[in-house]
Amino acid sequence: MASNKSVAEILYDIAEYLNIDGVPFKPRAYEKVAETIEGLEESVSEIYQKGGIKALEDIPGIGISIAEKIEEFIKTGKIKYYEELKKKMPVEIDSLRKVEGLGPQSIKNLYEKLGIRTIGDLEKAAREKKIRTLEGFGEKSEEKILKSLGFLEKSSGRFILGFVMPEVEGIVKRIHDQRDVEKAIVTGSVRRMKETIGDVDILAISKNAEPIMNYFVRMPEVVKVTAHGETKSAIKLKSGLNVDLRIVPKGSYGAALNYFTGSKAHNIALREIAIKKGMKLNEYGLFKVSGKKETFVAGRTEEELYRALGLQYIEPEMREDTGEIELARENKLPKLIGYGDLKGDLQVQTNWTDGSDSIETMAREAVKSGLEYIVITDHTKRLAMTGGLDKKRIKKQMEEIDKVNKKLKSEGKRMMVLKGSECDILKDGTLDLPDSILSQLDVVGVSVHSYFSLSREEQTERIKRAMNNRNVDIIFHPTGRVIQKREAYDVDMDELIRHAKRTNTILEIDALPERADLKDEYIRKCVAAGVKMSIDSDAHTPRHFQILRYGVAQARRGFAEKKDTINAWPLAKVRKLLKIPH
DNA sequence: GCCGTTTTCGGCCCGACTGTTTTCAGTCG
Repeated sequence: MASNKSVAEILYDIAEYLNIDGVPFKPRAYEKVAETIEGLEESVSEIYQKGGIKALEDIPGIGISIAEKIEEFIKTGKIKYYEELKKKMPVEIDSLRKVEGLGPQSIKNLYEKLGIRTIGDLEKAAREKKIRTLEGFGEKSEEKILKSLGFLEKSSGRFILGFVMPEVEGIVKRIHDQRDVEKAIVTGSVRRMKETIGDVDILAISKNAEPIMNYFVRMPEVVKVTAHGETKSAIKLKSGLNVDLRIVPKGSYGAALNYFTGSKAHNIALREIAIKKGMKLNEYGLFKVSGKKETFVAGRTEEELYRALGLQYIEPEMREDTGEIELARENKLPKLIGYGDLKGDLQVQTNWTDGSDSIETMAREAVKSGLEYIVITDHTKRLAMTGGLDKKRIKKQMEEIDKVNKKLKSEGKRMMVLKGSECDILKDGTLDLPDSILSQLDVVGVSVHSYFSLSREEQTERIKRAMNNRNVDIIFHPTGRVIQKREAYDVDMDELIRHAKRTNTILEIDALPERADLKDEYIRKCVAAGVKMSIDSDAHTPRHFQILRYGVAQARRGFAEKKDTINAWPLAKVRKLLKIPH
């Protein structure tokens, strides 16, 4: 079956060939579809199997022509149109286009003049100093190519947001602390809190840009400066991160913030709205255009900008052009759950299994993070490597929890520790602890830690069977994916969401940055279906409470409100839903 | 090639930086 990635790749390649050919507009059409498919959680192959070519055409950006090409690719693994383009320009487009600084025109030029078809050809020509002989190229462009090739080998592509956030925040703070900097803020995909980010965009307000730019490109961790100007500079860091810094005057702050935050698709949609209103939108503001005259309309703040466009203010996490603009126009945007809204954490491990600290320590640290209740959910015996709890030990743990609660209460601490489990779902959908034990727990979370490669039907049935157990409250990390490490297991999420509704089961949003499971797309489906979710840290150490914000971000990208996420509720209300014994 | 709160035809986002140029094309986001 053709993966979304492979479909996206070939569409990108077609776009690039068309670019080289100098064909107008078509490349953007292919590119847009490639982007859409890349971000799609559902498999295009499946969409096609289920609904045929019509279903493909329902995907925004796909018309009859691209739909037919995707059909051809799914059926035969090939696209004739692509083969023809490749014949005309036989270069390894997919690898060459990844070389930074090398665009379609240069690729064409290099092929026609020097016969360069592969990365290998490119490196050889650069080393033999042949590239500098071409018109439009010089010594510097040759060096740039060699340097880019060097980074290409090492480059790991995208970064997991939670892993690079500390470095990013450190840099923003240092820029902020420079003289004459009125404000510095991270924008781009980091501000949109995407699961993974490709680069970092920082925006600063200052009247005196030059010294700040000089500081920026000379920071000790910089390994390469790709641009160094008055309003824009770009660097690469030791860690591999690419960082852009833009400096604008105060009056354009809102417009610039909006522009650099993106997403690109969201921005384009906004600019189209502006055009329809006889205006122009760029990073300096929204302008009324009449003849050659342009008058400033809005742009000091983002709120002002959206208002002037006739829209509600749209939170950064929603800016993907996946329906938020239409909702904003109709005044129907959800009121997203806020970063300070969580009152509890329903998945916490301790040193009873693979966590690092005691129940008491975790409880005390949770208080510091502003939480009022946590659920202790250590692993169960099947996960032997973690020292998973059996019947006997979990009973002991319950006694310990009672003791901790008593102690905290005597100190007047506002913290309730609840008894729970992260109980393994066994291969057949039965659970790793007997019902006689599960029924004594306040909160039962269950999860898949084995047999990841069952067939879709078996995996779905397995999890559904676990949901059928009346003691089961939550499915932890429902799809099991670990970003950049492990694919999600094959499971029918739509059916699981339906079954969660039927059985009143909660689905978890695991806040661990490398899990971020559920994905935003499924969160939206849960919201639509009325399935409740919980945002959990999956904490294995006290500092993990700090990562809850990535779970909140995930929920926000899924358009979730407080009402959708149960641990934003006070404990009394959660008790009702979970049927916790009082 | 796609799409429709000006359109089923005629549009399609916008500006900064670089390198190689003497005024701009190419690339990027």
